[in-house]
Amino acid sequence: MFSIDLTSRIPIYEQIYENIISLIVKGTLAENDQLPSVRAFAKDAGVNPNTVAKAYQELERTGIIYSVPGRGSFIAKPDSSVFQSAVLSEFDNAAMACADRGIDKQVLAEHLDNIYTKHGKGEKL
Amino acid sequence: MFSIDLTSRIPIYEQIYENIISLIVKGTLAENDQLPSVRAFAKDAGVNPNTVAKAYQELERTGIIYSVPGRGSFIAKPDSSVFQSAVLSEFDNAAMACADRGIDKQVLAEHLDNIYTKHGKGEKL
DNA sequence: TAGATGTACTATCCGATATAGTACACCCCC
DNA sequence: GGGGGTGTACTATATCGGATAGTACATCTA
Repeated sequence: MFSIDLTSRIPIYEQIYENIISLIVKGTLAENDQLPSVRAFAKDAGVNPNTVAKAYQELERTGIIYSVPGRGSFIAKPDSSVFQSAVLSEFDNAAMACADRGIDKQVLAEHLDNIYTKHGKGEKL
Repeated sequence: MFSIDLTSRIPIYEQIYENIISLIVKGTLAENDQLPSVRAFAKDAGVNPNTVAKAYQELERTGIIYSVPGRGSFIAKPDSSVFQSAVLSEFDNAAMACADRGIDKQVLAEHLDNIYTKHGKGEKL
């Protein structure tokens, strides 16, 4: 259910963070669904419970999940703006970097077309 | 001439790397122009000469500059594809992340419009 | 020859990441 | 009530990338 790449340069706790959001966006996880416990997730993914706890705490800090001591962690009321603001600003940064490099807007528009065409088919670029 | 942010999470040597490219794209630095010496740059920016050397070595590795021991470092023959490939793949990644978050293509297209409109005026988003 | 250049090397420091282990308070259920 | 599971907190340790410090060397130029 969760895919963690231990060899990636991206911190594990960040991968978990993104993973949960992805599952919410896809609808696999819905409001008030319970997440695996910190210990269960850690054992399953082969990482340290503290690392999972860090991801959960970050998810709670941004209002994506809520945790109840003694009970568990649950999906909060989905707020798409929370999921989208981070990736949108990254998109802006990437686009501005392209503009700085003299890349034409038309080229970026074509990249968008390709990505959104293949995305519907579940393929990767 | 060079702007380095010591507080940024982006490594200094990477900032230097991007900085040089930016000046080439803007036309401030042209083919065969001489770069500041490793020591001069380091003193000017308040960083360690080794850090500048690392940036220069990376720039030489990607063919953007060429260094001659005893003489200095110089701008190589500009090749726009070298400057653009990295930022383009970052753009693709950002766009795919947006697609994963359920952001509509139209929204991204509007962001592109804004960025390219303001870019011509030298403003920031 | 003197000085500046790029380059190489070792040693050290720091912060982020991750692990290990322990402990505590809370909640649910038998 | 008690046991087990839960989130949370804390310290200690290890690793790694980034950065600094210092030194050294071969090369080129003036």
